Amino acid sequence: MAKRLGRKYLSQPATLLAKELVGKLLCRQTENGVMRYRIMETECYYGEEDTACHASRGKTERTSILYGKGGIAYVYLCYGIHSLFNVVTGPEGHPEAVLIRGVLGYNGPGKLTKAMAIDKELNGEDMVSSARLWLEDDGYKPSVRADKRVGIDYATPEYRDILWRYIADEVEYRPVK
DNA sequence: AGATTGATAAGG
DNA sequence: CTTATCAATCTT
Repeated sequence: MAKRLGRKYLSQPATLLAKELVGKLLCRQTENGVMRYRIMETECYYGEEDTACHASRGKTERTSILYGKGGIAYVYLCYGIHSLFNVVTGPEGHPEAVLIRGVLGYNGPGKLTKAMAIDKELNGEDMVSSARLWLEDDGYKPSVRADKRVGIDYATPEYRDILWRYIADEVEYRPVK
């Protein structure tokens, strides 16, 4: 039986939750009904010291949401085209988040948000209490492997090469190379 | 390999 | 105000 992920769970460090969230269900309620997709790929962004994290240059209008409570949605427009969806994690006041990079059926951060009708309108949504967007655990536990993060060449080498990307080891899931 | 697309953040 | 940059995707 699936149960909704709560504040306490989502307030754990992103470094831990990035791996934990792989295999969980991302749920979206729209006027057409409920969608549920299993999370297959994530990335961890952790703290101002992580030069790949949007908060690395301090708190700004955009990144202030990263400093909020665990369980808040952080959605922003990338390259002017794609909405990217993150789950803010950790204690309030510390900037960290888990980027959802892929779900079963959609192998890219911009593709899954399009499929699930997630856009910046959902930025700041509290997934602990929201009726539109939330996370569930149905007990499924895939095996997970780690890899380097993608698309962050601008980061310093120590953070560019860190293994903060987590991918479910599923035969039917093939992430973009 | 190249085009696309617009919000964001830094600089003048 | 102006400009460079970007946690990507699709087409050639």
